[in-house]
Amino acid sequence: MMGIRAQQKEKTRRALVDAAFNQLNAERSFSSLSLREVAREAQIAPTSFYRHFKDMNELGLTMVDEGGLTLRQMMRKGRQRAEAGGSVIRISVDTFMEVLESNPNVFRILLHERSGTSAPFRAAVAREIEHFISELAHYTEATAKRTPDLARAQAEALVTLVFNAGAAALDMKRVDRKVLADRLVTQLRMVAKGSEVLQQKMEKR
Amino acid sequence: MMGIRAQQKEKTRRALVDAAFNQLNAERSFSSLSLREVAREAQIAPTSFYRHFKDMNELGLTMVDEGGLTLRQMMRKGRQRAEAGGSVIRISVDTFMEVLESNPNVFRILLHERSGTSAPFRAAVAREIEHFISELAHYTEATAKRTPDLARAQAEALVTLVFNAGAAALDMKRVDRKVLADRLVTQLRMVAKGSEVLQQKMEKR
DNA sequence: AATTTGAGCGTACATCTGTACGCTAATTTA
DNA sequence: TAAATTAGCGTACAGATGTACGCTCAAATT
Repeated sequence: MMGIRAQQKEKTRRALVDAAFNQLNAERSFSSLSLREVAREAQIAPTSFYRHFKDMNELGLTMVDEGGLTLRQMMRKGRQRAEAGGSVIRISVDTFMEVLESNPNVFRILLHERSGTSAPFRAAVAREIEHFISELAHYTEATAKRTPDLARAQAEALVTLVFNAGAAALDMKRVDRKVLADRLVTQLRMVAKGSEVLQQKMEKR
Repeated sequence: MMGIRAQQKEKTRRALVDAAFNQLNAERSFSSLSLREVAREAQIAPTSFYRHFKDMNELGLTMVDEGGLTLRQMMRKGRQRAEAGGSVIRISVDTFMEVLESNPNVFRILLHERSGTSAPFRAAVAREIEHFISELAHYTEATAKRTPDLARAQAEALVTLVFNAGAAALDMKRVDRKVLADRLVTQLRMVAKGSEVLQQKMEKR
């Protein structure tokens, strides 16, 4: 059990993380946040920040980790739905868009820092996305009987297209997002079909 | 002809733009540059900056425009090479990688600000990339007889994959870039092949 | 009950930022 | 040649930033 002191500390830490997430939007990236701004929003003195994080970088990495958690929960959700049958691609895209819509700021930090200027950040995000890719590659290799190489290339392409669409969807209205999702489905089908054809060609020799 | 005064002014303006480009690297994005830093690098007083640009934003948009120019030159180069025959996909990827290698900072600002926090920047980059997409879509529609919708989806997917790979390639060693380029070619072929199959399916009905 | 610990605060400071203002000196215009 | 224009500079200032330091006082430990 947690002492009342540790409890309070945890509460403040959460306030900091939440404050940072809340300040993110289309015009504001994590790297543009200052320590003082975050502390202000969390209602603590700037210097108290250091009781919880060594610097802003450490806060950011914590946030990326939380983002990774969200991604993994998303995968689980998608798998569950897919088991009930139907188009795996369609179900995956819909699940992705739903999760994106209810956690926009989690995706903001992931999508932005993926190509950001901090190497540790990029590495952290890459690690989280790598889960996605390798899991998908493994799945394709097993069910669609692909070469490991081809399965990997295919998985990477799919994930690239999905995340790219996600970034675009973040600041769209519902209607436009619908159009985007449909087009994304088409594109994913292209990759899946094309990969199948390439695999068959390889087998012929 | 340009008076000696206008000439000097143009020279200083170039110094500013070049200074800004030179300060970009994997760890430094345009939005993290300060007006004073750029002026310092260009060897002029901070306040003289205003004789050339209203603010840093205006400088940035100028840089994006130059990036667009580079992109269009790249397209021309690619087309010329493709006319000589060979795999269009392979030639395009190779051209892209060459241009990327010799203009890393031009791509840095395009690739970074594409998903940056400034709406005008995003719009400017999107406009430049749109050239690419629509030209490609038009080409595919004509030569491969695709539905406009399908051609558009296909072109978008191709461009997404190429630019994404470009971002990843920016800070890679030559060897890794080679692996990346090969995989990219595979992925583009998947999209092209898959699109063909989807088109045929549509025609059957 | 006495002592130690530590989360949060306030003050303070050096550093950096953008930019307002007025000057100079060279070029351009009249 | 005289007058007007203007690129570039230096000074100056208000605001913001990260963080060092030492205090308080409630909770935890002894």
